[in-house]
Amino acid sequence: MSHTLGIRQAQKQKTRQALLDAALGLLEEQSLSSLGLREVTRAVGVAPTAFYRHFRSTADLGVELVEEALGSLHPMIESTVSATGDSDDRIERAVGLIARHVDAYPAHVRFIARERHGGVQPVREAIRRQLARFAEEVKVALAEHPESAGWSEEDLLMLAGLYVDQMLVTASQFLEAMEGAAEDRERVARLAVQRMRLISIGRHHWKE
Amino acid sequence: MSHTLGIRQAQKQKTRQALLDAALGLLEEQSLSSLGLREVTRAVGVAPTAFYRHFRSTADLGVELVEEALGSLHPMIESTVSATGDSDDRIERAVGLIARHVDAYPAHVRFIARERHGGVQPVREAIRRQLARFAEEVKVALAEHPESAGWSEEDLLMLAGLYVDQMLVTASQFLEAMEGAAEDRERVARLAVQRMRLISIGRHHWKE
DNA sequence: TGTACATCAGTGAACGCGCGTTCACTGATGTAC
DNA sequence: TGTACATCAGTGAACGCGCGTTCACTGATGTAC
Repeated sequence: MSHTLGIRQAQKQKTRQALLDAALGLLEEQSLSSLGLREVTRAVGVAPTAFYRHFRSTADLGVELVEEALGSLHPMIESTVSATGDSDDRIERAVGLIARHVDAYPAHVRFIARERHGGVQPVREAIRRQLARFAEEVKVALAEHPESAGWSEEDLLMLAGLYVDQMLVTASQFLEAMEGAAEDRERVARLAVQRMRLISIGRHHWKE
Repeated sequence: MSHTLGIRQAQKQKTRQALLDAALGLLEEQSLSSLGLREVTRAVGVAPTAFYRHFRSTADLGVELVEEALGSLHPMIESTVSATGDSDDRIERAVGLIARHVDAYPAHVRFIARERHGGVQPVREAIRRQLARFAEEVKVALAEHPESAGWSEEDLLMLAGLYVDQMLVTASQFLEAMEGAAEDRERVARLAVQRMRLISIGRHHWKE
């Protein structure tokens, strides 16, 4: 039962998305806690009051941005961890995937890095929830690996969390490299691979 | 040649420190990019214009806070890494030290976690510089360990960076635990120790 | 298909408020003799 | 030690400006008959 949105609904969605996009753009240079509602509507070209037809506040908009930025990543992450091949193959592929994701969605990545510990509690909470889901999913995928024989659930979750945090660190390093900081792209990729390799070696000798 | 500050200089320092302290307090609930100069002076009880006698802007004040928060940590970090005892001893001691530091200076820790990827470029840069110094110092300390035989400078720096990032992750998890989030203190400590152990195991089998 | 009414996304004026910055100032502290 | 002048941390009034929020509104879209 495919359902076409009415003209009114479609236009509303379009404005809503324009507000989200404009906010994301403005957040490249500031934090959510200083983002003004009028800034956002000005960037879109609608009246300030139009904002309230879509969001209660900029914090509310921020929570929606979290869903947009992280909600769609679950399939990608799971497929990476459960991919076939040996450890080194998987690591190379994972780092490549992170690099491509940062290239494709730099503003989303920056937003998550910035607001993970930012000044807006509901947004921090939304990010924490999504990252906990990631860790849980990685844990389940790791449990499938033969190397995980004998691992407790707790240790698997510990390792999964380490991977998720490492993924975020790597993503934000790629971002810094894009901004023309000291580190270049290739160096970041090499470093990330080495870190993951070291963790992977620790994993293989954990149950000795 | 011990030099006592004049009354005027001493009073100026006192006001300056009061401004830094007030700002740090206000930053528990917001980001630096939304911190107002008038908020800070109001909290201290001086006229808004007094602010300019000490700082050019809130960004400038932020950079000073970075020095206050991280500048004094160098001796502590170095002594932890170069401490005697086996790996597990050192790990337990390091995690304990982090826990105590977060207890003693929660606002400083929160500030660094928040502004590391925050919306104020000079502050991000100041934090990046201090963390790079930490990594360099940890590298030098690690090089002294007998386990580091055969390690390249690059690999040592990779490992040092991994430790520094892990230190920050652990500190911010302790902070979340203090805020009464899902995780409790003990669980965070246990998890941090396990992560460090896994990394340490990876380290011992790196050159095989 | 056409008509009459309901809905509701976006408008625009208005409000009170706190912001950052300027400026000339004051009066305690510092210094030269 | 006392006096005359210099310094300068902190003051307080004033400014123009953009903020979030309220309200009654408009007119295109949706719906019932």
